[in-house]
Amino acid sequence: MTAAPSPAPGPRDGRTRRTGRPRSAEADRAILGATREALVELGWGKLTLGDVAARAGVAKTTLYRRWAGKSELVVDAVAALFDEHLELPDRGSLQADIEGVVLQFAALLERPETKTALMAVVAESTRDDALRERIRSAIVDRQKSLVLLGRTRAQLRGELPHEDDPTTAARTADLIFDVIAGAVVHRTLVSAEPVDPEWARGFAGLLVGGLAAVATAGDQPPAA
Amino acid sequence: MTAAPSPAPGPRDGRTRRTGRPRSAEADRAILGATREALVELGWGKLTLGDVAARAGVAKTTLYRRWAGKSELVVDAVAALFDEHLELPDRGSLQADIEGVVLQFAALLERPETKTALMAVVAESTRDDALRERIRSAIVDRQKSLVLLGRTRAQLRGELPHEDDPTTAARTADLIFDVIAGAVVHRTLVSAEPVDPEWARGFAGLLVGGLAAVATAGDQPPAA
DNA sequence: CAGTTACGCTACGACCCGTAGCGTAAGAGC
DNA sequence: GCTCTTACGCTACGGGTCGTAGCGTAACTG
Repeated sequence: MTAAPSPAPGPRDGRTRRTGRPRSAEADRAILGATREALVELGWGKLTLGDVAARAGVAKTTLYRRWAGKSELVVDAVAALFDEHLELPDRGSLQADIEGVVLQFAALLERPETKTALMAVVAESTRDDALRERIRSAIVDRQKSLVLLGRTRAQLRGELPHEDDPTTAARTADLIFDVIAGAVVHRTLVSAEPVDPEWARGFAGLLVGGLAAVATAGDQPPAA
Repeated sequence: MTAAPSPAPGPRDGRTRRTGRPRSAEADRAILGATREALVELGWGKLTLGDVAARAGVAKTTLYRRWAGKSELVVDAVAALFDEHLELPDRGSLQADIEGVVLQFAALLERPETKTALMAVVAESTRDDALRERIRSAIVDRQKSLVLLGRTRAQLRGELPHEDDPTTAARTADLIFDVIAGAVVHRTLVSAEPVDPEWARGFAGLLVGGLAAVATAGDQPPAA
């Protein structure tokens, strides 16, 4: 919860309600927690809103008053995890920073909640623009900000040149983001292999130095 | 259908049946076609097996006799598309080969059938090992073979060094595969931006030359 | 011909969905 | 205190999908 005080769930309209009974903030926490718990036990496919409501100790109707459906609820539930566990400590070099963010993102993806939920909501979002926008603002943009931060640091260190044209700069940032996030996701969910420090090192080396640098060897330091 | 004569659907046991009424091959084609059609119109979430059966003109029970569930059916339905539309024409250079395979894979992912289905079955496979194995053999391995072929060609051209240790060679191949497939998937499904030739060129350049090479400029021709 | 397997069809209980209706609880404004 | 407004819990409901069972029929084998 690093952003606005009540960013995630229910209130659709911009203005805060001034009158009437306020929504229970504790119910929010209970529902989102119950959603994560149900994701772990049942997975995306068998998770039902009735079950979540029962776990959270609230009525099923309360759930439907705050979220439009399963997808929206799950997005908010896992977004909280990304909020809490994503940061970019300065490790001193571009390669080390990449390795760090890769391992951090991988640790999130290894969780059973996110593992089963993330791809499911993305799949759903291919036919639902509002859902895609929700995923973007709640999850994707926060990941992307790490890429931007990492590039700025690398430029300050002199590891990367400054890019004058903001259009191409944004384009390369998007490219790098898709490569990093995509590779970690694919490794974890499709190949179903662990993203361990060794893999992270190989990947960061590939990203920094290119194919030839990786294929040549794993010991000689890359001279950019 | 480049592989075995009847690879995809129902027969669970290795031996072919010798007696009794044979399964209708036309029913297979009708069902898989109806599945793709339903994916386009309804998407993964609202696709029901009853609907597919009705479209295909078969009884619902016939569907359940051949496939264990929605996921397995959809995997086979989209796998046929991968079978038909994935190949690696020799374009003369490593970079061009990468661009080619990226554009080809992207064209598959742009289809509404695959777009909505692929991530959904991957999400499901996180809690179902048999399903993951089915996806691997029916889809993933065929993509990966393109990576292996591309590397071999690049080595013959002298663009990439030979790797003596088969273990590390396999490891780098897996790495490259996750990077390529992951980036294209992420770009298409998460960022929801098109994989056009321009993006493919930038991505291939990043992969071959590394980050510095891409950030430097986008106009000077890459000299491998 | 008999034997075996696939198919179409119907019917079924179980489950989940999303909503409506109602009485009650919790604050805001006077 | 009072009323107004909104949220909550609860029950109940029609509609839909699931996955299976049962049965008679179709197709192919030996």
